[in-house]
Amino acid sequence: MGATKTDHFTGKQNAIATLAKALGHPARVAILEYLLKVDTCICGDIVNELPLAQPTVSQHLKELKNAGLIKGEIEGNSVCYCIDEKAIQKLKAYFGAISTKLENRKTDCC
Amino acid sequence: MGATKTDHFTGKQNAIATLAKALGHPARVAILEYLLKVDTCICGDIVNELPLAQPTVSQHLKELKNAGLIKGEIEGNSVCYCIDEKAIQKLKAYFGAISTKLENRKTDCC
DNA sequence: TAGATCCATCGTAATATTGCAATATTAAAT
DNA sequence: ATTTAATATTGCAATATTACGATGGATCTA
Repeated sequence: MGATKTDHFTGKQNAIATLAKALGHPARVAILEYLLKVDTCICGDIVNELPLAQPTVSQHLKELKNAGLIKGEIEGNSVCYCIDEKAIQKLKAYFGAISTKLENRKTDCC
Repeated sequence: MGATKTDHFTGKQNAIATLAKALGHPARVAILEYLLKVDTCICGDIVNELPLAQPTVSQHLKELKNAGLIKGEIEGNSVCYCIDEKAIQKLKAYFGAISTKLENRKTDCC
């Protein structure tokens, strides 16, 4: 096997899993943080920031894009990538809600 | 290859990636939500809640535990698993901080 | 003590991910 | 039109993940 049984879970569960999976690699976390740092999105030098070869970085960017975490527009010779705020909002809201529920938890057995 | 180059990234980046990776599978998201729902932590019937065989669920639980997202104690015949609030706090704080920075962003090119 | 129940582990097969070299593509610059 | 620069794609090897059947150990119940 090795194939995830996505069809047995709810759409929301799959959505969160997709976002989380995209950030389940330190290189992609680093890319996100770099995009956050540069603020302006003219960023063709992500490769220089990472200890990875250009094709590898390109692949990670693709996965972040597929997951909806970043948006990218072709801008002449280079490419403009930036964080998609909606995805971050989803994650923030999700963990915020869980946290709230945990605080209201009556029992804390472990 | 296939092995992640964790040693080239910061500890914090790896920590977030580890947590995110653990939630990068809908079954594990579902487990988290179930643990949240039952509130009390005597929860030996996660298997019945999921469309997966018992060994598979056990494996997912192990990964959640390794990542620090859940805690578990053997309690007689069944096992008591519950969410580790600290991990959720980390995720909440992380995405909250990113969100704040995004809101203060001057440029929004994409 | 003898089942019954619950959970973890082992072994294994199928598939996915990670990483890079080589190559292709694209658009600006000369 | 050619070169140059930046990013994408392809192909491949190494490794990781996902899933489950079979098995085993621990504990509860009768």
